[in-house]
Amino acid sequence: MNSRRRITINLLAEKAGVSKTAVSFAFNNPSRISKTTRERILRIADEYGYVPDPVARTLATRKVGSIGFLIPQSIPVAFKNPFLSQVLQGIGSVCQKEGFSLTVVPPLKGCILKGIRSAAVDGFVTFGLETHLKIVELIRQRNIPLVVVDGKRSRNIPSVNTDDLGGAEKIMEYVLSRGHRRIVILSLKSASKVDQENFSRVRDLRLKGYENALESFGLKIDGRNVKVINCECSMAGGRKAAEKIFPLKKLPTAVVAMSDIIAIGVFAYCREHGIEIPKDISLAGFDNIPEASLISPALTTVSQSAFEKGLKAGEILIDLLHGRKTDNFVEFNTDIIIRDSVAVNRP
Amino acid sequence: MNSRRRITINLLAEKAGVSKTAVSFAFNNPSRISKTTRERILRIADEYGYVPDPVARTLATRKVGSIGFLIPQSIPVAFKNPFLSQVLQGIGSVCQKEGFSLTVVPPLKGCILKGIRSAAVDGFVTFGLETHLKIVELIRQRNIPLVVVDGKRSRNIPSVNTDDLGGAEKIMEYVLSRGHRRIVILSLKSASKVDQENFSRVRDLRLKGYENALESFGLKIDGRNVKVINCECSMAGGRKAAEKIFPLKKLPTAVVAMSDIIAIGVFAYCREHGIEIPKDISLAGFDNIPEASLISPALTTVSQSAFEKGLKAGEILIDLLHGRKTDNFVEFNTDIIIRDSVAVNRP
DNA sequence: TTGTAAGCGTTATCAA
DNA sequence: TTGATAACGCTTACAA
Repeated sequence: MNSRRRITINLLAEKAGVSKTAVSFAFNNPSRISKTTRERILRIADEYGYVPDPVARTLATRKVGSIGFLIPQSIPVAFKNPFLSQVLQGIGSVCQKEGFSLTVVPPLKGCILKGIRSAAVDGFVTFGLETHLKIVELIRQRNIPLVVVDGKRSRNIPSVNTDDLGGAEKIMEYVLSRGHRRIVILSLKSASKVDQENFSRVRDLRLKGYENALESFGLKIDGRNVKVINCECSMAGGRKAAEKIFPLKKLPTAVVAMSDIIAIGVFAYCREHGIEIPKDISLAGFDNIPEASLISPALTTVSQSAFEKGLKAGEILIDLLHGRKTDNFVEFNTDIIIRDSVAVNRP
Repeated sequence: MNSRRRITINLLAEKAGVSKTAVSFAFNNPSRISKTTRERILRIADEYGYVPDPVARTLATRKVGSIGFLIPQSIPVAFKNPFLSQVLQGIGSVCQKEGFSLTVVPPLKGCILKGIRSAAVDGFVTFGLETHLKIVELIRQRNIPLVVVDGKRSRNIPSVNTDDLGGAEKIMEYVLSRGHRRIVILSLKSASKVDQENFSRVRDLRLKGYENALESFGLKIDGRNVKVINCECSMAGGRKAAEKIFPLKKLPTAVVAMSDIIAIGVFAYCREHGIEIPKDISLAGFDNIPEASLISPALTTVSQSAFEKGLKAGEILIDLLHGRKTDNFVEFNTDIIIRDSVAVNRP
């Protein structure tokens, strides 16, 4: 790289024959300096290629200008799910408004705490992370604010969630109301040991929602008529689940996935193997990612406001940063989105 | 917020009855301190909740631990295109390997230069940005490395690109070989004034590729049989283009989009309006995003290695950071992916 | 309007 | 093995 020494404020002050203060004012506080000296300083700064160091500035001002987005898996794994991208877009719209950048912080060398320790950010939004004590404690120690998306609710930490239980109930009720009684539930498996705790709130609530609906139809998860398969939350995960499902002697009539991207994995498998949805098997998802409405048949699913969740989380974080009062708990409602992937089942 | 004062190394050193140096060693350089004092220091650190400040550490070490991903539009706009997410995944896999986080840097308050100036990163990967002098110069002044993805080739700046010209040639040749002679090209429009320069390399090359193919069939962009419509690079952009296309008295027989996400916007419009692809109109894209194979009919398009581009760019940046010799120019080949969205046109 | 000097919280050098 | 002390590069009272 360019090995010549970087120009610092000291050097520039010297070259311009002024003090560091003057240089600093020229850049950040024009009103406190005369127009002529300011212009001269800027001209010389330009000439020498001086640009204030953001890290040094951050240390002095205690403001970074970046929101930390803490994710439970590596970036390539986590971003396999378009749902994440939608949440990120929501946070991103806050960034745009506030003039912030967005630092995606994955587990560093497999360790979430390392990521937290070393990220230069003004605050964290965690996503799909069970905020066990260690994480919360460490962020608290860093003395920066924290907002939890899709994590466990806790008294002192603002959280933004979805009514996962209600959403799961609705979709399972719908599937059952269409006459399905042999069902495979595609649940969420953690992708690695790193995030063994992840998804557990979301997974548990959705499972509970499914169970509630099943119960109201006199059914339960018995491993025979209604069984659960754990999947990695990606298309590949859905494909693998399909590979387990279709060799089954007694096929289910419906597959209910906890995530659209998993359902779409199943969809892809079916298309490749000439299995027709919903004629041969019905399929339902969760999340309502944009892709859900793109496939044919369009996927019946549960909408949860991914973008809005990110947006709200970002707004709360900004409030916290400004020391403003803000929401401590937000829960978004779900809607069942009935499309074409669930057929009526005639026994 | 937690208003109690943050614990600093000074305070901790005092509490532990040692020097700052000892504390620093306890955290970063265990071998240079006795085991007993180290343990004592760590215990006291734990007790007081001390955690080293990453910003201060960065200032002293000159290492941030984050790759800057410079994008031409706001986060919510840029991430509307799944293609971007794929590039990000590629960079992300380098982050995972190196233990870095990834800072997405959009134009701050509409100004890319502001984003560059204030981002705390070790280096930048720019995406889809025409690196006009100002940008390059500023990054050079910050004295951190830069890798350009999908930007103009330049002698001193490593760049990672796709053979856009060749790809465009291939797909247009294919469309023409299927008998299409009335064609609408969906080109890339900049989303805002901010990025008026963006896409221009990609756009110009792809257009040139299309033109080459047209020329070999004795055709040219004449605004009548072959015309160009500029679109925002999103589904909405594709939809808007469709709204302009279908009222046309003489419909084209094929639509060739410079981006899959635009093509998918057209696809969505067609589905909503009962227009059948490829029976009523043929459709081709560019990028081969995952969604392209999900829709029905599956989209005929050009694959460009989005993930690999991000990966390569990240690797080059790391090389640069380590002062290693590295590639200065990488160009990925394209493949035409023939699926089902382009029909034979019988005149 | 401009300058002096004290932070900001680390790491790194060099001596003890 | 440990400790002073000087960077790191900037902002910001306070003084002039």
